[in-house]
Amino acid sequence: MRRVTIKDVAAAAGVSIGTASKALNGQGKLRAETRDRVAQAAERLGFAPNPLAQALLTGRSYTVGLITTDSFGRFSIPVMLGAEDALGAGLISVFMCDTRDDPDRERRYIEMLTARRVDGLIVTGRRIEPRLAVRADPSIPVVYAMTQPEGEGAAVLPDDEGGGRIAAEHLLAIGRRRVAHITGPERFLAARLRARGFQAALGAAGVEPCGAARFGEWSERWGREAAGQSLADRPDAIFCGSDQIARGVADTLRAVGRRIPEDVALVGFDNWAPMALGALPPLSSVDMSLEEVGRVAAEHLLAAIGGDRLGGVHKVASQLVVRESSGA
Amino acid sequence: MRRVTIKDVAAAAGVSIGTASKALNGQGKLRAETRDRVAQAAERLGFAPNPLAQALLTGRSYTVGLITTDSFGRFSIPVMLGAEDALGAGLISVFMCDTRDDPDRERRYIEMLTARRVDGLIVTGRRIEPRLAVRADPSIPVVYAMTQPEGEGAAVLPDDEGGGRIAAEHLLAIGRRRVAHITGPERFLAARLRARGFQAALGAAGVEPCGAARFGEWSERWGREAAGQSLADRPDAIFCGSDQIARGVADTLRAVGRRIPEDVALVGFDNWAPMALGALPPLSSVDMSLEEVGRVAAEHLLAAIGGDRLGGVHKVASQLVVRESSGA
DNA sequence: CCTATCTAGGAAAAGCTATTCCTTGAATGG
DNA sequence: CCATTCAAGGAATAGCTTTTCCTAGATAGG
Repeated sequence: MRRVTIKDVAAAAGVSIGTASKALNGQGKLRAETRDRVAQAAERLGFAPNPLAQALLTGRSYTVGLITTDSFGRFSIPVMLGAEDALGAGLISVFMCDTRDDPDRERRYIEMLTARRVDGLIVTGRRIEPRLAVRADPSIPVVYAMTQPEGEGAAVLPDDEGGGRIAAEHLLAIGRRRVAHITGPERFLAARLRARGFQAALGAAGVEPCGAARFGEWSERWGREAAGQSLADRPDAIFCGSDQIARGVADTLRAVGRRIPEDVALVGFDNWAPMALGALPPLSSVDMSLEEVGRVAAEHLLAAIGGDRLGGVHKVASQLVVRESSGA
Repeated sequence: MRRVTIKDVAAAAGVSIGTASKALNGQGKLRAETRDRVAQAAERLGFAPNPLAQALLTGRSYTVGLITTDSFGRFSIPVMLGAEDALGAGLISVFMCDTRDDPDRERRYIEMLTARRVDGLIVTGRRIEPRLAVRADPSIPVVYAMTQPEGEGAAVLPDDEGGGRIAAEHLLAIGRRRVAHITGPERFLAARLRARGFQAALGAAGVEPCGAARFGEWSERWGREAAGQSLADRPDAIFCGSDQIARGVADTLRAVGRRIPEDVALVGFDNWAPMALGALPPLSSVDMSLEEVGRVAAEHLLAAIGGDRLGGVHKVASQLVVRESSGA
C-alpha cells in the first residue's frame, strides 16, 4: 500500500511529472485543460505532496520549534496554545521542546531543530530576569514570548506594569483610598513591574499607598501571613501579585471577620480560573492575555520568516476581569 | 553559508559519498583507517546528517505526533511531559497537536502527521467516556494515554479504581470508620471508578460507607455545598474526588468549627500542587502519576514502532501522598 | 601460471518534488 | 514561403542520504 506520489498523478493524467507539479502549483505555461486534468487526477488518487521532499528541496519545512524552559508550566501553556493556534492556521507544525532550564538539553534541542530545518523558533518560559539568548544559527529567526533575552532579540511580553496600573485604577474607581499591595519575591522582575505600575497609578491620583509593598512568595501561605501584617494599616483594598496570594489574603480576612468586598476589596493577578473562580468570593483578577502573547509572538515569527526584519519588544495589554471580590 | 553535507565529508576524506555513509554508519566492508579518516573529517567539518533526507529515503522520520483533545489542560500536560521525556531520550521529536475536541481539526492534524511520516501517534485528553478511535493510516501505531478508545487499541490509563481504594484504605488505617465520599459528575467514568474502588475497599474491611457517594461537579463550590449536606451523616473522614472539591469541603468544615484532621480527615484526588499545598491544612491527595502514564505510553509506542505487537490496556498505579489533612 | 575468492571501495538507484532550461510545433509577420 | 516568436510541455537537475550491486585489485589455491 504505497502512498500516491506526483509520479502517479502525472501518469494518470498522461503528462510528465514536471508538468504535473506545475499544474498543481499554478506555475509555468499550461493549457487550462491540462491543469484541470492533472487536478482531477490528483483529486481522484488522493494525492498530497510529501513535505519531506518539499522541505529538502526548497529549504522551507513549514515547521517551527517551540522551546520552553519551565516544563510547560501554568504560564507557558496558554502562550504555547496561542502560538500553536496562530501557526496552525498558517499550516505550520510545531515541535515541542522542554529544556527544563538545562543548558545542555537546550543545546541539543537547538541542534535537533536546526538539523530538521525549522523555519523559526519561539522561546518561552518563566522569567525572573532576562534570560540568556538562545544560541542558534543566526539565519533562523527567533521570537521570545513572555521572556526577554539579554541584549538584542525580538520579544513579546505581557504588560505587568500596565496590569498593576489597571488594578489600582479599578480600586480607586470603586472608591477605595487605602490600598495595600502584597506580592511575590522581589527578585522577580514581574513583581517589581506590577508594583511600579500600581504605585504610579496611585501617585497619579494623588493617593498614598497603604503601607509599603510587601514582597514575599507566590503562595497562599504568604498571602495569609502578609494579610495579617497588613491589617495594622487598616486597608480598604488589597492588590495581590497573584491569585494564590489573594486566596491566602481572603482566608485571613474571613478569619478575622472582615467582609469582602464591603470592608476590603481584593484584586488578584493571573486570572487563573480554578483559583479565581473557586475563591470565596470569586476573585477579580488581572489577566495577562497570555494566549494573545503567544499568538502575537507567532505572528511576529511568521513575519520574520516571511522576510520582515524583526522588531524589538512588544507588550500585550493586560485586562482586568472584575468579579465579586471587588464589587461588581 | 551552506550547511555541510556528506558530500563535503567525502571530499575531505578523499572517498566516495557512499563510502563516507558506510563509514559513518558502521556498514559495509571498510578498512579501519578509512573509517577513522571519514570520522575525523566529519568531526572537523561539524557534519550532521539531514533528517529530512534520511526520512525521505528510509521512511522513518524519528518523529511522533502528540494529539490532545483538551488543549493541553491540567491533566494532559503531565502526560505529555512524561511522553516527551521518554521520546526525547530515544531521540524522537514530538509534533504538538491541539484538536480542541473538534473532529475536523483532528482530521486535519492526522492528515498532516501522516504526510510528515510520523512514526507513531500518542492520543491524550480528557476522558468522560471512551472516545472514538482516531482514524489514521492503520500502518502507523497509535497509543492512547489517559483516554480509552472504543473497541480495539492500546491504552495506558491511570488507575482510578485503585486510587479510590488506597484512599479508603488509608482512612481506615488511621482509624476512621465513618467515611463519606464527595465527587464529580457521575457521567465521568473516572468518578464512577474512584467511587467503586472506594466502596470496594470499605466493603472489604466490613465498613459501611457513611452515606451514599455524592456526585456533583469538580468545583470548590460543590465541595462546600456537599460538605454541608454530608455533615448530617456525622462523618469522621471525607474522601473527595478532586482537590478542588476537597478545598471546598475544608472551607465548610472550618466554617462550622470542625477541625481537620482531628474531627474530620480529608483526602483529595489529583495531587495538584498549588491546590493541595495551598490548602489549610495541606491536603493528602491521590496522585495518578500522570507523568508516568505519559512515559509508559511513549515506551509502548516505541515498542510498537520497533515492531512489537501493541497490547491492550495498561494501568499505572496511583499513589497516595499523605499530608496534614489526614494526620501525618 | 591460471582461476577462484575475497576485500575495499565506487557507481548508481531510490526516495519525491520544484524549477530551470530545452524542444517541438504552431502561429505570426514580412 | 521563410524566419521569428510564442505556447505547451518534456527532460534533467538539485536537494541529501542509504543501500544494493558491481568492479578492480589482491590473495590464495591448484
